[in-house]
Amino acid sequence: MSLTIGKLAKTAKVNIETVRYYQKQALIIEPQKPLNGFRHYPQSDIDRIRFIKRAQKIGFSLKEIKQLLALGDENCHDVQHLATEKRDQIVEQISGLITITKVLKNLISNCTVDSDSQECGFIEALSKQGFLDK
Amino acid sequence: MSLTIGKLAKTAKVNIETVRYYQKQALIIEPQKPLNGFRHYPQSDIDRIRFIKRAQKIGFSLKEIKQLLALGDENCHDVQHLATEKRDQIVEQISGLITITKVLKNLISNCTVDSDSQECGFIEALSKQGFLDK
DNA sequence: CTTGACTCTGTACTATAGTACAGGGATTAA
DNA sequence: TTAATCCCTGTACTATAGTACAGAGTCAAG
Repeated sequence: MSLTIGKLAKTAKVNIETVRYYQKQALIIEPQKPLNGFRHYPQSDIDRIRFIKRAQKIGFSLKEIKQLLALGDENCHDVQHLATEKRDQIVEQISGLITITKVLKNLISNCTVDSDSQECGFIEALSKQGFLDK
Repeated sequence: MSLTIGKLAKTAKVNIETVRYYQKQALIIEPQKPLNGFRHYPQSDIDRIRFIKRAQKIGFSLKEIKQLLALGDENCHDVQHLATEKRDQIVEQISGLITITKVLKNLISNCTVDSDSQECGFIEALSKQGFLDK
């Protein structure tokens, strides 16, 4: 049994436009159009779209997801490589963000300390070059 | 003393196009064009651009930076509000990313465990709905 | 006075992940 | 049969933060 694009979209809980977009990005294969008719999508495309959505949730871009899909489940080593790379990338992102929260905390403290003065310590501090510049 | 756009850009270490872009976004004020001539930028625009660049580094978008600039250093309370909001936002972002690393770690472990089988545990796990779906 | 370097305006393009239409054609239910 | 609903293609638009370039004008040095 196959689906029209509308049913596929509804079942997979994405917009029709998203399905079309995924087609254009070659994330799902565009079925042949029966002459003067509507395309039929295999049931498996539901899972494929769900896979894409899950992979996005754990940080993969569509480009990366395309790679994962191309590897499939018979290239575990390469998949693992992509996954650990992604994990490392996110770990790095986290440490960058932690640095930022520290800087923000610091700057905010300037703010409260000088709340009796006319100036805003946060703005003042950001206006001078510090360890933020390199 | 004032600067041409090229000197401003060079001193502030951004592209000329970036200066123009900031003008269009009303982050810096476009000076009046002397009839049939080149615009002159005040020295203070150097600091303004540097301020923008620093604020970006601690996570503010240009839209938010515009607000900060509008508040200036005489509205410490509002500035502090924006800053703590941003800090909270980043803290939340971090916790989201930490969740992601945990999920990734988990999925990757599926991978190595089943390395003797034909299938990739990572892909298999991502193909089934789990706590990622809601 | 001419050449090269600079500036001007305006438009289009980059990446990412879609969304929103317009203007048709096909299908389906009453 | 006719209206409602779906599908088709293609283009343009959203947000973010710029970059690139064309074609024209201007300025400064030799």
